[in-house]
Amino acid sequence: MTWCIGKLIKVTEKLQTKKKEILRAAREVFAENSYQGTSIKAIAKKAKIATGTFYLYFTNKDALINMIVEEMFHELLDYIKRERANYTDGFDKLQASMEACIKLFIQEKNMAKILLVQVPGVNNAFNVKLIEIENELIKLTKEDLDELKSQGRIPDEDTFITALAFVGSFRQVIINWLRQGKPENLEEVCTTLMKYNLRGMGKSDVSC
Amino acid sequence: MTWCIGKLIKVTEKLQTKKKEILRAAREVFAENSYQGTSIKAIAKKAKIATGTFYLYFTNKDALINMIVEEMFHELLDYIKRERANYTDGFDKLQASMEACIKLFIQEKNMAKILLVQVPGVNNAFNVKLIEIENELIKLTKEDLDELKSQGRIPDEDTFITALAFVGSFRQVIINWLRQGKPENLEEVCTTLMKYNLRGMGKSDVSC
DNA sequence: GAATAAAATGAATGATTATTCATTTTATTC
DNA sequence: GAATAAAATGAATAATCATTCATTTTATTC
Repeated sequence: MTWCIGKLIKVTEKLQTKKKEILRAAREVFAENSYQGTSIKAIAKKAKIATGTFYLYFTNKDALINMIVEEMFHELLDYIKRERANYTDGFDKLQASMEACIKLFIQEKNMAKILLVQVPGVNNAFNVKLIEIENELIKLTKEDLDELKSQGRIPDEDTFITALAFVGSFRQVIINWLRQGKPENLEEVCTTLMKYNLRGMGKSDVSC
Repeated sequence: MTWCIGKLIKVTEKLQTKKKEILRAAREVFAENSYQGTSIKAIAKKAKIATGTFYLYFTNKDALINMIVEEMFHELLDYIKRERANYTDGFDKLQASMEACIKLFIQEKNMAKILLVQVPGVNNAFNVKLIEIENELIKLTKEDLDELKSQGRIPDEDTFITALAFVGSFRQVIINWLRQGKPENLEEVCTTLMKYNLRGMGKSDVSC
């Protein structure tokens, strides 16, 4: 066999494509069933491969879920950070973060289901990863709040608690939307929710 | 055997006592492990009975978890309703609800862990029950908000969303406390959190 | 198009664990 | 304190799935 870099790249590309296909299928199955309720057989079926083939691409089930959560971690945070980058004002950054989050969750409902509904009850490595994502989001929020506080635009209160309250209020609305389809139009209520939180953190600007 | 009502009562009491003991043990095990991670063997060990004995008191694992969630459902909501009953003012009722919730969760940390961390990821009947509890709490909150709105004490906004935001902010803080031990003193931050939410809903009273 | 290598297959394995049941232990009755 | 009934036991059963591996299929090379 002649050594051929072009071919090698093609082969690994093909492998990657198949791996991605498995990941895509797994996300779908996992979004509808819990971790334990998701069988490799079901994932393989959805990906149109044999169960054994799965193990050519992933060492085991845990590695798969780990990769799914990790991927989502980056998709979500990268998107949020990209959207935030368009603003410098603290309030604007907060708003951009949440709008990005909601926009992505509407677009990728499976991601929302996995991150907010399915993974949280599994008590192992993924939960640690999940907590990492949430902490990162809370950290971003807290940074904005600290900035606003130092500018004297919000009252002097524990910004960590405020950040938790802010994130928590959105999370609850999103979870309700996922589980019960209410509110029907998630994007629409975003305004009400944002107003609630801006008042909550004590926005004292005379803007608008 | 002579028929003897006193004895009969004693026997059923003993049965109930044992059932309660199993429930108590199960709560402990379940709070530390996920639903799937909780084995009947482990529960039996903690309750100091043989695994087979478990099935004399519960038809199966699902029935047990169901009963645990149901029990907690009533413990929590009864307590909240009792505390609320001491107040007539909408804001006071809201505050009493949340203070009751937090007080109970501090006192019975296992309950909080099971209701907020362990059960949510299990996708079956318990989740339906769990959603019921949450809906009930949100309904109570919404009622208070509607009352306040009709009195012109908060601005005219979607009270359902406001109720979700209110409950969600507390939930997030409690979950963070359970998972990461921060904030250390949950009761203390309750004030900050309550202030946040009162501002959020647009409390326009000039009380204090 | 034969020979070789790479991928894919899915039945078999093995580990786990809920549930059962034949047996033993404990309690009750006379 | 027999005789009987009620409770408790834990090894055996059965079902579920993640994982493996001998075999087959497909692709690649000359």
